[in-house]
Amino acid sequence: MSITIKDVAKEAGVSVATVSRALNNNGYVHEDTRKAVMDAIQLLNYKPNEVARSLFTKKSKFIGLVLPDITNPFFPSLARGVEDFLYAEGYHLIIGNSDKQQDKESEYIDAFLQNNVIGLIISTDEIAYNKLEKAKIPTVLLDRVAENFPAVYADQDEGGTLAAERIIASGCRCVTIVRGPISVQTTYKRYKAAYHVLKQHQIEINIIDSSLSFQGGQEAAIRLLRSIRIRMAFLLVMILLQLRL
Amino acid sequence: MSITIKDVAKEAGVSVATVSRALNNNGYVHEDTRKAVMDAIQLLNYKPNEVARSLFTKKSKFIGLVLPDITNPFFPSLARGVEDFLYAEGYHLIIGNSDKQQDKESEYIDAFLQNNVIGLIISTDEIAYNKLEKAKIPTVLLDRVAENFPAVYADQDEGGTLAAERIIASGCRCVTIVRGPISVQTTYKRYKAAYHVLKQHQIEINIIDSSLSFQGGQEAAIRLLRSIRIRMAFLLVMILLQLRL
DNA sequence: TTGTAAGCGTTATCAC
DNA sequence: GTGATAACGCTTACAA
Repeated sequence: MSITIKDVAKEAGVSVATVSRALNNNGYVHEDTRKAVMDAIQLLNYKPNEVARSLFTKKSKFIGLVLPDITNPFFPSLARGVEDFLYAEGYHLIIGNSDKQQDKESEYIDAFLQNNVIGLIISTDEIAYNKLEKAKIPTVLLDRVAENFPAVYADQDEGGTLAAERIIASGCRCVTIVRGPISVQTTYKRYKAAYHVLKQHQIEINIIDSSLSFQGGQEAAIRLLRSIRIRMAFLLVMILLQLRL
Repeated sequence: MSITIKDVAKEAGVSVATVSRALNNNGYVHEDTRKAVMDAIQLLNYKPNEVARSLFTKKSKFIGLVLPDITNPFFPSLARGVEDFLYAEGYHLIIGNSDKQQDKESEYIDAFLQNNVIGLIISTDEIAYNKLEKAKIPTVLLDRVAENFPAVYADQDEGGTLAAERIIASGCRCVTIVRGPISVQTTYKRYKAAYHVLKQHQIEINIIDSSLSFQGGQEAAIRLLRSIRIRMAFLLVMILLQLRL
């Protein structure tokens, strides 16, 4: 039904091999026949079947991106950045939401491999290392770090320091840090750096632990507000006592 | 390098045809040989090459999702919902950000088709209708509507009505509607329904136009706040005059 | 510079 | 019930 390389070959009056060579700029092909091929391609609006290509080359135009949850507001911009770059290069993104379950991540990796993805970008905490190493698929960690894997991530020390300096500059003398899981290196480093700066400036520090999910942040916020409310009630009592009412 | 159906066939002492049949529950295969095949699969940890499958069947496990911009907070949950369902069924999601450019959307569609996607889910405003109709690929519109295409979308009348009723119930007598582009059916309907209810209750209505992007909302909010500030300054002056200071 | 043909890993059509 | 084998659309030796 679809137009194949054969149709193009017939139209251009050459063999499929020549069409292929012209298409991929591979090996010699006379300028005139190249033109004839290109014309035929245009005329028929031929688009190579990427599946057939992939079967032969064992490559593809796909990259797999596995992240905890695209719904978490941190990830869409990550995904977008990746996608933009891939689009420009003619590649495409397959996404997987692991929900922090190793087995889900593992299934995604398998499925991606079965489709000849040429690489993986992973941004989860519970990484299926052994699977990755066995598969020998190029992998880079995004916003995560681990031994034996290339990773791209922000400078957490700098980030934590900047955040602390900024809040100090704004005049706060008592700050509460909503801290991510201490088992996650990135957030822990950020916390450490901020804590360090805050301490140096003798700021009163309050810590609230939170998961990295939206819901976790929400819960942390509620706990924070509750503690503030208590503190305010306490202050109020103090004031009332002062006023000797 | 990878394990193929041939390896399984050899291991199980049968032909590739039999392995294929066992794998796909196609045609007859004796219970004993089926077991032998399954054992071999387990032993070798064989995973079918989806690319080869796809080449033959002209199908795939891929669905293409094209949306304006995954970075827009509305879309991640959409994508997640789709992805969850696909995952459960063994399918996968390829995403494309169209940035509201028809040609970009068109390129994505081409690329997806070249990879034998079995369907498209589209959630953009500038839909490349003619391309879609020519391609004859099953597509469904998400949160958009158009003639000749199946679509899933929220009940906008109901939504607008609910929003209006809710805000009236909360006691507001003067509400400003931040309205999406009137050219987009979904948002326009929502606006209309809300407007209608508000009017019925003699609420004072103020309208601000906004694009559907995050940035657009931000700008609208700024415009809104600015107008409120002016109104407040006005109120203040009135009060001061009242007080005859 | 070009064409012929093998092969990528499957599935389906036929014989047996 | 099972096994050869052609075919899917492409790329790349190898010949010409």
